[in-house]
Amino acid sequence: MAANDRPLFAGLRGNVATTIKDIARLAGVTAATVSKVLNRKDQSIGEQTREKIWSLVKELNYTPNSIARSLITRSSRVIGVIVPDILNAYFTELVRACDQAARERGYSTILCNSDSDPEKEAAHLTFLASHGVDGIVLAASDLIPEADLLERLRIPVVSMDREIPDLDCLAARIDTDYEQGAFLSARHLIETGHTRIAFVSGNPLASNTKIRRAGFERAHREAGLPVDPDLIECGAFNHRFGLVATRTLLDRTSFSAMCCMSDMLAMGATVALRERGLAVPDDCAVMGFDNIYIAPLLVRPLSTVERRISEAGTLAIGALLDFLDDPTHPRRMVLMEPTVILRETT
Amino acid sequence: MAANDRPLFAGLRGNVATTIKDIARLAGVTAATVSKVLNRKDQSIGEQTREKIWSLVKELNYTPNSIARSLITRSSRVIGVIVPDILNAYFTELVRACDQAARERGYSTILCNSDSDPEKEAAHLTFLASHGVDGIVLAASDLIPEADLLERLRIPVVSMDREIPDLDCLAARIDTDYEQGAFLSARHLIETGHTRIAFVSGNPLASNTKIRRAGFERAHREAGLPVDPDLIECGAFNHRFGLVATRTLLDRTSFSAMCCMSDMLAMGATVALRERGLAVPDDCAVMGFDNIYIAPLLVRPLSTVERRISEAGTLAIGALLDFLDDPTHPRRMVLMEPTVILRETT
DNA sequence: CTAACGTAGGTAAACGTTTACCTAGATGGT
DNA sequence: ACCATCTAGGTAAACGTTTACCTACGTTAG
Repeated sequence: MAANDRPLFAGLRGNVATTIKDIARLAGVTAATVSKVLNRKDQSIGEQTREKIWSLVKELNYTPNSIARSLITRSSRVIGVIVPDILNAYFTELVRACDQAARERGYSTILCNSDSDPEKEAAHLTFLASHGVDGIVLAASDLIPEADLLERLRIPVVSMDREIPDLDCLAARIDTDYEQGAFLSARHLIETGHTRIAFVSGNPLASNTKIRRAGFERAHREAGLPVDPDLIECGAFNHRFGLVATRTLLDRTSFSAMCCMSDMLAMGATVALRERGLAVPDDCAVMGFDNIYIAPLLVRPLSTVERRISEAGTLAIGALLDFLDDPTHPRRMVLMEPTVILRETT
Repeated sequence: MAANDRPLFAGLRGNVATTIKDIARLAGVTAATVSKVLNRKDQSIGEQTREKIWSLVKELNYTPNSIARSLITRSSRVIGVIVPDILNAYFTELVRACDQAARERGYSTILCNSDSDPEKEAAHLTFLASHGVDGIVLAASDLIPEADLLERLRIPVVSMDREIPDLDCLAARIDTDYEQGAFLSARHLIETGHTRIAFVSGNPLASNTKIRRAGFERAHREAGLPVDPDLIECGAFNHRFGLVATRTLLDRTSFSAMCCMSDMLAMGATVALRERGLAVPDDCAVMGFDNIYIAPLLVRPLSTVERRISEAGTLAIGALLDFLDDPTHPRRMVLMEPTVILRETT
């Protein structure tokens, strides 16, 4: 690393930005007139005035100050997106989809990463509120949301894959049928002849995990198979936990397949299996969950449960924006149905 | 998917938020006094007044309206981060690091994804400016930045791994020694006995790629080896291009190693090699670049060039914020030195 | 006893927009 | 000739803060 210096910055921004008043002065009209033209409320503005204003706008590269605008309109055309872990490819994709969908409708997004920490989440919520976002997408976190904070903020919220009380600023819920997803995953493994299947998931106290476990158990029940508690390992949804959970499981018991409740978990699991010299799927089959875009890129493409992540993100933004347009709009409660994708790890 | 409706939202936000005036009225003082207390400019405010104000703040859950504050202070304590592709794990990590570093210093970040599209990038720049961000981190894109736009905006910028003219609002540059990285990668491959090495990189017109190619060629020159143009394939840094480039290369010529200029590219390449029944590294060795966090998680952990992504992000934010604190601060120009990490694909 | 200072807080303008309502002249109908 | 209706645009308040400067009342030093 090398460092060197340079002449200094010749004055900070702010003092120089063109405002609506500059345009008005140069066009020989008042700011109100310019504002009307800019906002297309210009039925009563003369043709040449209008043209003059637009040409000045181009010439001076005028960009309206959104801050001033938000202050008075009480709308920022920004929506906040809170996710527990942006490094988890599932959320990366979700965020990307939300951003794209929002942009298509003239909104921007602000991303917040909560690290599954309720305090950070609350701080983000407050931050977003104080920055006047028009709505919030709150994605799965293992934790009980700060319901009263949300209630107080009175900002429309769409919840994704999380338990949330029935607030009246809840614009929509987009959930995945985790029970069914886990059921399909386990059933596939059972059908291909496995009887001892490990179950690896996130926070054991989160409904998130409990529900998936129920699906896992249903598949066993329907097949007349017992579920050995020694085969269950729950902690967090990241690859690090996938790795340590699998080591623990391998030390404790034996199994011929793993039902991982996220692809990141499955990636970690795969690494642990390799460490012990076990081949996938011959020595141990692995099912993932989410179908993140990396899943098919693994050297041994991962069998997994498809969640149509982008579609979920697009849906979330659509529901939120519809609600903003018209709060009396019937709210959407969507339950997305997962499907299984068979590749080479099972 | 199922949908159902619900009672309607009992009134939108805004009208209800507590303002500084509410606090002032209840405390029996003026808004100015409250503002002083809130901003700790309260040397001249009496002890009980101060306490009264703080207790009202807690009680009413008052949060200052950042929009109004930004309008007058001309500072939002928000910094914008523009990346070409958030789905590329390299940028995901970078963004995460920037966000974390910024938060530690009381700033927040707004993420923008440019899709390597100069128009989108310009739109984001304008958006960020109009939202009053205090600074911008502009990460590598294959494209020539809109220098005049940047110049006009007068917002401090730190450029990461990209060619950028010497604007006076340039707070810092953080670059990677791509030439050296590519050199190390190719030299490693040459030292392990390969003589026909494919080179896969991003946009062939970007300096980004040209520089790496120079390093690749230097390694050959120093070893007295020729570089066959048939072995070069440049397009984009994502896994899709890695896949198609490798197919093209395999159809056109033969080689025993691949020098990929990003890990995403390497992941795509690996998939293509498998398709053709080629084992890594026995039939073809693969080097990546970036050391994204997934690299070691691949079933065959990727040998790659380490870039210390998080460190770069932290550095960028640090430089930006120092510049904001003091624009006369000597600017930092950092060149990060890559190192090679050997795992199992070579 | 008075000038100077300290203490505790108030006043009002400012930031850059938007918008409900007003005005002044032109045109038209009867 | 007079009222009504357009047309084209102006006026001023409002959004929620911050901040430079002022005030009024002690207290203290000389």
